[in-house]
Amino acid sequence: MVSDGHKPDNGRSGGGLPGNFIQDIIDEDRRAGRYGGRVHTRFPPEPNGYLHIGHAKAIVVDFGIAQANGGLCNLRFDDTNPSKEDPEYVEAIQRDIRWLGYDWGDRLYFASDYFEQLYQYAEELIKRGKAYVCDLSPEEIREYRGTLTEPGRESPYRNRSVEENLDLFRRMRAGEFPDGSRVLRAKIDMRSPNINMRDPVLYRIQHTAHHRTGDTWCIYPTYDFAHPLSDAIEGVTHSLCTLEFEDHRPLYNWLLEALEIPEPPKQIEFARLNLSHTVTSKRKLRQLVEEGYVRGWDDPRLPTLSGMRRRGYPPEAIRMFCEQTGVTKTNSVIHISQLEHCVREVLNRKARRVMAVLRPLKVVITNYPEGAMEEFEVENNPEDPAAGTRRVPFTREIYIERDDFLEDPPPKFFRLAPGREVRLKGAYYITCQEVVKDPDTGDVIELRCTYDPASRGGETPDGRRVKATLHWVSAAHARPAEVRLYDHLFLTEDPDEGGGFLANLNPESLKVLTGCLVEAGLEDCEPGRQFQFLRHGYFSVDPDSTQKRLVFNRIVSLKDAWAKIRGQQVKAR
RNA sequence: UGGGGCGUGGCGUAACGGUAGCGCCCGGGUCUUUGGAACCCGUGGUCCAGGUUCGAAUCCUGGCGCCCCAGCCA
Repeated sequence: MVSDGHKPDNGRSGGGLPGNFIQDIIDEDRRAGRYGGRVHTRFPPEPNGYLHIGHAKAIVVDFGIAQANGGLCNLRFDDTNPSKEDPEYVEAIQRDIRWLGYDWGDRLYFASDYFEQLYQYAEELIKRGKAYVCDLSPEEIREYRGTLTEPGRESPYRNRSVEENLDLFRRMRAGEFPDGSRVLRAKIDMRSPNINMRDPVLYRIQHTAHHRTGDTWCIYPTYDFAHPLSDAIEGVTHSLCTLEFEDHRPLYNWLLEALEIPEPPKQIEFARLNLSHTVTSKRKLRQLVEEGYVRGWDDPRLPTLSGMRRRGYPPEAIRMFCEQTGVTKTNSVIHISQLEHCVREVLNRKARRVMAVLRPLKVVITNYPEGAMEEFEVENNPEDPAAGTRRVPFTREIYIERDDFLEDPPPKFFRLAPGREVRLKGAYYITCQEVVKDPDTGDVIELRCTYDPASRGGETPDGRRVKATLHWVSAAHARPAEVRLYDHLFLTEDPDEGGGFLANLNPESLKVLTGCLVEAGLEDCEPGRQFQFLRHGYFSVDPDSTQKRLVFNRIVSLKDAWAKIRGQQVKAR
């Protein structure tokens, strides 16, 4: 039975991650007394691009597992390929991880900090007869490697003496040879069914300045060589990575064994996170940005952390999402609605409610005194009484949402219609008496309504009920604003289905609404601040926003029961 | 056709030989000064075939399906 502390509900505390197979391995390691009971992980991004939701998952797992076990997680930039990396990303990546809510203390490391130690390890490998300098060209190495079904052939340089290998390797370092002319290879097994074990390249010559080490080096270690040894140098115990590195684990272990590293770190692979309706491949993201399909790396439609930050996603929501989708080895695609649910859950508790009319329709309250003004006390967040109340001005001329009025309402449409009475949130009951239309177009341009003074505050002494409560703004007080409505970037769950991802772009992923009217006071809010626009959804102040020109991003809509009913009605026809 | 992984409701994820549970989505309802939130109810699942066992999602065998690997990328 359950004797080892497994809880039936699997509710382990700590990193917020539910129980998972990695935690099981750690539990077993601790039970066996391995690593002195330590748990030490690392997040190893290559500084060659922006972090996205997939990285967020890795961050949550790497830092979360450490946290859950009272351990530490290092931030290590895996900067072993100077031709692809840029210091610009080093800053951006740190900012994104901090924003997500994780802290690496003073453990900011770079694989490039270890270049000298790594080089010494390489010489040691040569001295042990486990590595050799190979003069084959890149094309020849490929030919000699064999294929998935045929074994490879041994390089003619495979059996050079230790002395010759050492001499050649030192001269590689000294810069005596041109790029691509020679490499250092592990001497393993050219017939291995695992292609990674067919004498993999450990060092290549690249006369390229490195963003941190400058021109100190003209040979650079490969990922396969640098990674296990960097882990070992840092005292990492559990090196968590994604499934595609599973085939590299034998090589990871081979290097650690060949160099007789005591208490070698353990590589454990888990499935990367895939999200529906979006792309996370570096190539595709870059194409979207560079070819102008979106407005930049921080476009709120992108799944980059900078994009989600600009959109207004709370970092807690992203963490919650990564935690609740679990840690497994199963390839899966998570529906974006699950992410959106997390965003709503966090914002419902946190976001102040305000009224904003996105598509204004003027309403004149004919029996309300001209020039009069009164203020109503409205709660800032019914989920959180501590959020307090605010005073909202009411006057004779107000604006309501165009969608909240229908001249000829279908069944189950509860909002305003000719002769119908509704409540204005926090204010009065009004009844629509007259519809004013543009004589040329026939468009409704104004409603003339009467109010019931007895309904002050939103209730009447006779207790009669209305079926709808509408949000509104006072014409004299409201502030104009631009509102950017975002929708899924792709129409299909899988952007790659059919004619390729560009063909599936959602042409309506961004709708810019101008002439919106929001409650006064919002002009004083700093970018990033989140609100619930009553009955619409959650919105944040965009960095483009100024006191004079307010700009809001829709983070996510509220669930819309009427939209659902309307959809069913349309479908039934 | 070599090797490495993975198959549980529509989508995720639990179960550690003993009642297939949870979240999302979906459907219905209660409540509501947000058609929000909350709450209640519901539909629906162990890839297939054998085997072991009192008992199998779980162990074994064999299929089938999907993913990854032939960079001097990570």
